[in-house]
Order: sequence, then C-alpha cells, then structure tokens
Amino acid sequence: MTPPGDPGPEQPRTMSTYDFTAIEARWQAFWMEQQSFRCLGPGEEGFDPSKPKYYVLDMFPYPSGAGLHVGHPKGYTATDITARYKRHRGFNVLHPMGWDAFGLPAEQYAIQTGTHPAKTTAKNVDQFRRQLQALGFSYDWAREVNTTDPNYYRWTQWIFNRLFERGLAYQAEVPVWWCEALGTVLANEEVIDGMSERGSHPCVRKPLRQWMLRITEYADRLLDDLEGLDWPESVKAMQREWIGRSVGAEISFATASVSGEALGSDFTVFTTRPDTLFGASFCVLSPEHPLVAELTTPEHVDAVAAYQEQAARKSELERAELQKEKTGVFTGSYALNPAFAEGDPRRLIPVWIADYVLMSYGTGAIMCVPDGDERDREFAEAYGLSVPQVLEEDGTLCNSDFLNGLSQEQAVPKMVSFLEEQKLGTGKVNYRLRDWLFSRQRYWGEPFPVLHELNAAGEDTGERKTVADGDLPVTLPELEDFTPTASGDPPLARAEDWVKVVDADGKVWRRETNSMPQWAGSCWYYLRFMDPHNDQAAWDPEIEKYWMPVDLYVGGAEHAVLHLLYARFWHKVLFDAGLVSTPEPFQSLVNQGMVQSYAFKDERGALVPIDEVEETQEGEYQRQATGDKVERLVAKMSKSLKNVINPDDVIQEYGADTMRLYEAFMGPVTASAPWNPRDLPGVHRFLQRVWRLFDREAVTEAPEEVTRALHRAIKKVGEDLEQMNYNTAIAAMMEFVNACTKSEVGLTTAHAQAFCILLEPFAPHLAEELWAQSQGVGALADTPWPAYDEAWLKASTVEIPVQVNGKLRGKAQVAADADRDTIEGAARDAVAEHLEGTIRKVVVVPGRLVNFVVA
RNA sequence: GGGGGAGUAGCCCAAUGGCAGAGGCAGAGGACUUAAAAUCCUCCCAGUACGGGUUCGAGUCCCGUCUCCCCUACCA
Repeated sequence: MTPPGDPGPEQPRTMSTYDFTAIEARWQAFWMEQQSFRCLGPGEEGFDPSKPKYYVLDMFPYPSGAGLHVGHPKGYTATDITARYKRHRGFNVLHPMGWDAFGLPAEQYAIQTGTHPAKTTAKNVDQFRRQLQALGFSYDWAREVNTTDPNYYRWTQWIFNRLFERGLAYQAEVPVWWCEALGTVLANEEVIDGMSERGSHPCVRKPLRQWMLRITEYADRLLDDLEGLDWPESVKAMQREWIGRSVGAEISFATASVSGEALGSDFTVFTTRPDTLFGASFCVLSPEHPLVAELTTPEHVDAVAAYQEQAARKSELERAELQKEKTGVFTGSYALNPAFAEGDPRRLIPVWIADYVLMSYGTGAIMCVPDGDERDREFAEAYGLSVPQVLEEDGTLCNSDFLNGLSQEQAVPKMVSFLEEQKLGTGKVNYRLRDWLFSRQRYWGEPFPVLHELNAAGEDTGERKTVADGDLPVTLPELEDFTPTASGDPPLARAEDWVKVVDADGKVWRRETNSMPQWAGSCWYYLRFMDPHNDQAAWDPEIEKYWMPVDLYVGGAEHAVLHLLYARFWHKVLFDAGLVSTPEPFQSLVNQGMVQSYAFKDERGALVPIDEVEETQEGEYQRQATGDKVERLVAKMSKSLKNVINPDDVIQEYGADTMRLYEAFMGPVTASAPWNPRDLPGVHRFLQRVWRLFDREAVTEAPEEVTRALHRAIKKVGEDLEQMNYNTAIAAMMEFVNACTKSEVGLTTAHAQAFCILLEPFAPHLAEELWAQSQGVGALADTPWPAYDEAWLKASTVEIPVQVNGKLRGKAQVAADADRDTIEGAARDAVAEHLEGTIRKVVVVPGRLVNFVVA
C-alpha cells in the first residue's frame, strides 16, 4: 500500500495504486482550506461583474435522523457536475446548500424523549453536512442557511408581514383536517385517504379558526406564467390541474313547491355547460347546503336527515372513492328552470341532495343535465328522472330554442349573455385551488409575528397587528412540554410569559400561538442564499438582480405541486411588492429520477435484508445463511423493505468519485433506475484505468489516434454537459481512455491537463490529484474548458455505406472532404453489380451514406 | 375515467430521419502469472412491444393497439 498522501516523488517510478481514500481526504481538506468554491456576489471584494452568472440549485433537504441515502445524491451529483462545468466555462456559479429543518419528526421525537428539537436538528444537520462533504460537492458552505435559525426565520416573518399588509393573510373559521394523534390541523394535501401523510394517523374534518393565505388571488397568474417556464410537461400539467381553472356560469334557480308556488329562496349553481340549460331536468344540492333544511318537505325530513348524517360521517375522499353508485334523496321541493317560460311543464324540476355534490367546490349546488353529463345521467337512471335530449350525436344543441344547431363554442356565450340580460346568471370562472391553510398547532415552526389585542377582562377584542419589522424575529420560547395544552391550544400557549405582551402604552396583547407550516421556510430560501448574512434586509436588491432567476433547479417530482406552487406564489407577491426583479423564481426545472433498490422476498413473502442475499447464478438469488431461494423485486428504497443503501458504505468501499460517477452513469438524470451494486465495479475500473494511464511515462508527442480521441471527447463531453446528458459524457471519456489504453504510451502534458479538466466535474478528487501530478498551474476548478480543433475530429478517409433501394449493398472509401460527385462515383463502383436497372434517384449524404433508387 | 412518461442485446443504457451500438455490466476464449487476483487482447448477442402509414431511407415522424411506471380522480 502506498502511504496515504505520500506518492514519494524521490522513489523510482513504479506502479502505484489508486488510493482514493487518501486522495479524497487530501483534496477535500484542500478545498476547505483554500475556500475553492467560495462564490462572490455583487458588493464582495474580488467579485467579477463582467462574468455571466449561473444559479444552480438543489431542493434543500429536511435533515432526517436517518441520514442521507443514495437517492439524495442523484440530483446533487447532477447539479454539482453542472456547477463545476459552468465554472470551467467562465460563469460566476452560485451553488448553495441548506436545511429545511422545521417540521414534525423533530417535534415528535421531543415529545417522546424530551430532547429539544433544536438539539435533534443540529445533530442531524451535522450528519447531513458531513455526508455531503464526503461526496466532494462544490457548495459554497459559507452560504449555508437553516430555516430554524432565528436569523433566517426573522425574514420569513418579515415576508409574512408583507403578505399581511397586502391583505393576503387572513384568519377564518374553516373546516380543516384535524389529526388527533399529531395534535394539529393539516392542509388538504397533507391528508391522504383520511390519514395523515406523515405517520398515517386518522384525521377528521373540524371547523377551526385558522390563518389562510389568499393564493387564489394569484390563480390566473400562476396558471398563465407556467407557459414561459422550461419545466417538465408533467409538472406543468399537475400545476394546471391543481389550479383547476374552469370557465362557465353561475345560474340562479328560484324554488317552488310541487304545485308551482314560489318558496322564496333561490340557490345558485355553477356549471361549465350553461348552453345545456334546456336539458336541466333536476338539481342536486350538496347534503351540507344551507338551503336543504328549508327546502325539505315534512314527508321527506326523515330520509333527508338520515342521508345527511350518513354523508357527514364520510370524508370527501371517502365519498369519492367508496361510492361507485350514485345515491341521493329527494327534498320534496322543486326548482324553476329559467330557460322555460312560466306555464311550461318542463320548468318545474325536482331538487335532490346527493353526496357526489361537494359543498367545497363551486356553489355546492348543480343543475343536472343527464343528456350531457355522465354523472347526472347515472343519477337520473338510478332514480328514474327524465332525460331530455339536448345534444345531437355531433355535439350540437337541439331542443334548445335559440341555441338549436349551435356548437358548444357558439352556444355558451349566447346563453351567458341571455342569462346576464335576464339577470338570471352570470359568466363565472371557478378554481379548484383553495386558499392556503397556513397555520399549524405545533411548536417546531416559525412563530407568527402577530399580536391579538386583549381588553381589560383579558378577552380578545378581535383587533390584531403584526410585530413591527424592526422587532423581528419573534423567537420561539423555550419549552419543556411540546404537547398541545389540555384546552386544545397549541404548545406555544404553554409559554405564558411569551404569550403575554405589554406594549409601551400599557396595553396588553396576546401572541399568536399557531406556527407556520413547514412550507414557509422553503418558499424563499433560494433568495436568502444570494445574501445569507445580511442583517439589514432579507436580501440586497442589487444582489438579487444579479443572480435571479434560478437557472437550474433540480429536485424530486414529489414537490411538483405544493412546494413549487407555494414558492411561485410568494415570489409573485414579492414581485408585486417590488422586492424581486423576476415574476418567476425558477426558470428551468428538472426532476431527477428515483434511485430504487432491489428488495428480496422469501417463499413465504417475508422481506429479506438486502445484505443477507447472494446471487447464485444469473437471475437466481438465495439467502446466504440458509440457502433458501428468494425473489428479487425493484422498489423504492425504504427502511421497511430493508433495502436502503448507505452512501457512507459505498464511499468506504469505492470512494466518493466512484459513487458520483455511478450516480451520473446510471442513465439519464430524469430516469429512475435501481441501485445495482454489480455495476459499481465498472465505473470504479474506469477510474483505475485513468489512474494507470497517468501512471505511464509522459511523452512529448502523442500518437495521432490519441489526439483525435481527445478532441472528440472534448467536443462530446462539452455538448453532453450542456444537455445534462451526464451518462453519455462519461461514455465519451471512457472512449478516450480506451483509445489511450490501446496506444500503450503515456500522455503528453497538454493532453493530460486537458483530460483532467474534462474529468473534474465528475470525479473532482482524482482530477485534482492528476492535475497536480501533471504540473497543472493554478486552481483546476477555475481552469477554462479546453477547446477542440475541428481538424482533429475528421478522419482523413471515411467508409460510407452504399444502399440500393434502401438495402445495404456495399461500402465506399472516400476522402473525408470529398464532394458529392466523387462520393457518388466511388459508390457507383462499390455496388456496380446492383445497378442494372434505371437509376431513378441518387441520395448522397456526405460523410453518411449513398442510396441509389433503381427501377 | 383523465393526464404525464417509457418499451432497443441476458441486464443497464446509446444512436441531428442515414451502416441499430457509444459506454458499462454479465458471459466465452486467450495473453501475462509458479498460482490466483488484477490487468490486457479477442469474441459472442438484436432488427428496436405489435399493426398500419409517410419517406429514397423510420428505433426516430404520423395513426391505431398492447404492456409497464408515475400523477390524478364524481370539481359540475
């Protein structure tokens, strides 16, 4: 073994080993010492404003107690390669990392063990940082941010004040998901099938006074501005669906008894097909609709009450999922279809209640057109309601008076103007997007900078104000007990001294005891990275102007809607307030694929830990200890499947450079693929070959083939990196090394140095080591990307396939720069025996092929 | 049901409409070695899920079908 760190320059030249452990430790220490990846921004000494900027960002992690697994570094490796590449291309590169560290796990751990969440968080952050640094990522660690740091959440609160003063934050009594086990409300999107997303605890709907953010005010802009973003189509589609803009009309229906006597209460429905109003043969109200009681006639009271009770027990999701057949009950009352004149028997239509109509969407009431809507048809058929025809086969309207013969596009505006003239309704745009439930009953989150006024009796007057910007942050009080209080108040209510505030005038205020959801900190962290130590402002406007927008944002598809929609919303608010210079934060977005893992099941179906399994022959696996056959599956990496791969183990066995190279070589960055331990030696061998190549005696003149191979590699790696095609870039480097291996001589110094630059983004530690060995001058990370010479890309002669009628019939050798006629002539000679018929056409693609089309 | 994506060699993956193969894994043989490992060399392997169409030429473009993955789902 070569002693680590000492290649022994005085010793005779012998085969040395690739001691990745020593190499990686040496260069990581070097980078730290030299601050190699310190990124300077506007206003900092040494900043070069003439260079173009590149902001490449990872979705920052929640530092969990389990540490990093090999899935995290897939995206981080991609951004690091690109960051390093852009530095070689002369960009000022902003490439930061931080921690999204508020959240439930640390708080639950605190409840169970009494360990303060701050302590748990600090420990986990240290673990994550150590693991990331062990991979040699070129983050500027001087810019590290932590959402739980008061110097950070001071500004999260400051942004809340901006939202508040713009009328975008308000309190409302809303039915919310309450999770008893977690002791908190959850947002709709944090509840799946009536269970909490975290921990799968049962949740119930419950009306509570909560903070809301008026994201719906931005619905149209959030939708329209997706257009200009370089994002995956799938993510854009998900956001569009989440916003769920639907254009239609609200139509007001008067109510009447069976005999047609007016009942005096109107209700309004929302419909996307106002043009089919002539086909509306009944109406359905949601069981929770406020008018139900009034409209229910005495003989239907029992049935309606029973139905309402049954519906109340089911969540919206249960209603949707467990309900295959439509159910509902008649109220006994009728509505008047405004399309028909008084006296027309079609005017009187029954009003039902049914749980397929949701109170939380539209108006909680619908007009039913069984001829046009599948659900309405199903309901009508189930209960024997009439199905008047209003649509022809081709979708044009019929039996619809002034709309007959019109298409939907033509008829909708006509009907809307009819309704508006008659004051029966109005055009209306509805959204599926609801306002954002922004408060949580938790300790480990940002406190709201809000004070509630109390009167002399200590009662809430309903007045409230935000804490002045200059008095921020409102820091979290120390607590011993992190559980909610007996009265159901959030844990912060336990800090009585903290809750009670007496102002200069002696007026008493009560602090808001809710805290913000975990999304808050991640809504703007990309802004703080630009100016992380500013204690006068959240960021300096000049600095913001230079760096924004984020040029490349890489993260998991699981954040397609929530994080990315919330952050876009805040960003637009900040834009409107003149605080940021771009309407969108993230210009280009990439979802890295999932790193899955093999999992193994024995014959009884029990999971077998991945490290207890061995392969017996191709495709056959057995449990090492017992020899029992096991079956291999591909699945998400998870503790429960016992198939988690720990990056620390991989680094120990193969080194960080191999790990990085493998992550990048697995396939396209967007593709999911299982972690295949069998493939690691392959990329490791490549690095070994590079090491041995540099171990050869240097030469002063390179063989022509090696020079050609190098120039091809420079071109290909550069082009592939522009496209984030990391896997094929690595293949190009492998080609070069294979060509060198064949040549059996060493590299020239110039070739060695150029190759080090190509290798650096992928395997930076080895590249630095070889750069030093090759007498590289200056910092490798900042050395310009080598240029390739076109002249070296072309071979002097090329072999061109010659086809006849599309079939390969021969090959022609021609000079690489031969003109069309020369190529055609050579091709003719090559396939002369196949050219007996009339030649109808000759296709010559220089450098590619020749095709003769014969009769 | 709706939306997004993918099907190429035993496996992972490449291929501006132009010879299906860049690279890696696995497999076979050989060289080196006292031997093994490592290393090096050589070799093996398909017509691109299926059916049509456009084209001189289709893995690639168009239409239809099948399979798989992800997201979403009574939103009126």
